[in-house]
Amino acid sequence: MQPKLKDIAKQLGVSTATVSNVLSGKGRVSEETRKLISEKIREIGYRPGGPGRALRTGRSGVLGLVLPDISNPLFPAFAQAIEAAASRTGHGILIADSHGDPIAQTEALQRMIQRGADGIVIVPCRGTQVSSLSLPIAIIDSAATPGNSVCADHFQGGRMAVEHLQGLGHKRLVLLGHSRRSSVQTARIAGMEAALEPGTRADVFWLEEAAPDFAALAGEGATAFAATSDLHALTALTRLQGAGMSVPGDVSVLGFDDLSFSAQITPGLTTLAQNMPEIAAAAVQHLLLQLDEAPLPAPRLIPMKLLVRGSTGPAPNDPKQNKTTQQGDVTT
Amino acid sequence: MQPKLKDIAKQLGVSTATVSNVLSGKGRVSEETRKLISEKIREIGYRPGGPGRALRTGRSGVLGLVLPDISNPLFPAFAQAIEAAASRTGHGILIADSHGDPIAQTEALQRMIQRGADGIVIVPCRGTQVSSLSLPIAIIDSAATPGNSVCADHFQGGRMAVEHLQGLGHKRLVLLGHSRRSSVQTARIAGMEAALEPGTRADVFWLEEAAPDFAALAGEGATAFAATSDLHALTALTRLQGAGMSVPGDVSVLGFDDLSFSAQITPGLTTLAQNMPEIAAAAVQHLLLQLDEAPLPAPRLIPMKLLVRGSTGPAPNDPKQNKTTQQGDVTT
DNA sequence: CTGTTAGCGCATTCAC
DNA sequence: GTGAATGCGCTAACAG
Repeated sequence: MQPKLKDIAKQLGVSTATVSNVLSGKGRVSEETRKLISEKIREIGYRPGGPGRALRTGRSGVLGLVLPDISNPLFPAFAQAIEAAASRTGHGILIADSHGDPIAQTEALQRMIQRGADGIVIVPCRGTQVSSLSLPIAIIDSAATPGNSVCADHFQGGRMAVEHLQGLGHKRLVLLGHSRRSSVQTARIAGMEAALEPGTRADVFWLEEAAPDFAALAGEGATAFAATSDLHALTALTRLQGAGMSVPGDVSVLGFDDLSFSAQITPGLTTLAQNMPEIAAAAVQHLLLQLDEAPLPAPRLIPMKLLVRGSTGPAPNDPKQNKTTQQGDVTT
Repeated sequence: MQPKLKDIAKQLGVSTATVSNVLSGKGRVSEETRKLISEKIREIGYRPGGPGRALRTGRSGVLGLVLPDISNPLFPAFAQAIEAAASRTGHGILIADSHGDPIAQTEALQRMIQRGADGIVIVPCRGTQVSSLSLPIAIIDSAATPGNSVCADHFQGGRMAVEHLQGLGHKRLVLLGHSRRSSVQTARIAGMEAALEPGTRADVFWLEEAAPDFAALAGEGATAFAATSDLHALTALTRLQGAGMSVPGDVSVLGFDDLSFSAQITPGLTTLAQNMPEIAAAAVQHLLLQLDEAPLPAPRLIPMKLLVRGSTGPAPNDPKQNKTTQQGDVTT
């Protein structure tokens, strides 16, 4: 049995209210008894129990995190960042997986409310409109999503990707997305296309619909592949390497999200990384501000960051270029 | 304001006890009023609030999950499996990251207790002995860890890895671990070594201590690389491919854990996968049994599964072998 | 400055 | 078969 507030009070001959005051630092307590009580608290390692406190104050100190796919390789970095941001303010994180199913998502939200979550961070399923609830919500999706609270600037990330490639002299690009139903991926591709200079050609493939033959594309003159995810960039890279092409000698490859393996492979994968700590911090702050009845903060767009590694290099047969591959990461 | 039990009772002119009885299905309630009440409950979408229930029953319906590194690429599959297993019994999951720090780990455990977790699944930090607590605990580490509740059979996985390679005619192996302080990795390497037949040579490298030149090793006669993680297998594979070697033509590569990218690359990575759903289910069941005051279940060892993909093939210059690479996954 | 009291939402006695 | 009363652990008002 964990010690209760009452136990402390009884052992010291004071009232539970006084002990509670010491814990919260709110009421007025003499320095003397304060010392005495805090001493005792440390001694027996007392911690105020969550449920009792939650019932009384209406705050559980727990935030919900609802995701469409926990097994997404981007999830670890994201969950870690959210957990860290929440920990910093003394909050716990309750997770749920909606498996991309809007019904499961609604159910998950209800369960978080039921469990007493103080607020919910949600990465919505594709095409889902999160109806407003009776507690603070932070939506992380893409800038185009109505009600979006925070997200990486996927469009600008796409621009930077193509600018980087064009800066290296590439004029024939292949843009790789997985699903055009993903608002994040369409934003990235749109950004890529927006950065296209006259004279640069770019072909878009949605892998969900049709898988192109990467080596054949390279054979037809494409010199750079830009994927909306490192996962697909890796698929392209290994396939090209396996077909005997040199990366980045013959062809450059670029991805998004700086997944766990991206720095581990040879050559290292040039990628556009989301600033997870900042996104997470913004999402949590978004929630806490709402809890304090502050006005709803404006949506935030967090810039993406280009991590130049070894997988991108000068386009072959481009006399203007003489850049060399750098050692390690170079950030822009 | 969410509807309360009292609201329902008042609107229907019954007592809160009756409503509660309907919810739990425990007390005796006439079929008539039961219909009436459950109708009302559905109508206004009432859900019993967690904190109140937790306070009264001592059960929160929430399980804690404490991990040494949320950003580990194995985490998504693991978290998803735990979440699914917990959901199946109506439980929520509270996550915490100990960042490999024993002090943070203890702190995380205390916070879960404080928050009212009914039990905790923990993957301990290296070398940490989890002291027994006042609530159910399930430890997932390696069979050698005292108090271990469930884990994959890493040793057997290691055996299978080497047996698979030897079966393909490989006689010069390179075994790759990251850290010898990891009990999981040492178990896998030990299993690999235990399966060595006379005449097979295997060199072990711990990448944390010294990074070998993979291509040079292959040049000296090694024909197969077995890593304790797909991440390091991928490092080896891309480096070998980049050096112009053919996988699996010249050299085979094998990993562990079937990470997200393993099936996506070319060639697909042959790997030993943990049965996450079963491990997760066992861990959760371990907790629930303890909650029911059942005797502590015996530790469980879950077998690992060999997923044969394209990265392993017959050893070169081995006339006895004539196996061909299979299409897709072949499980053993 | 400190103690007493009441009640957060719910499940469980025990009378009726 | 149903309702009134009680208390889980805690904090916020209010008395003292």
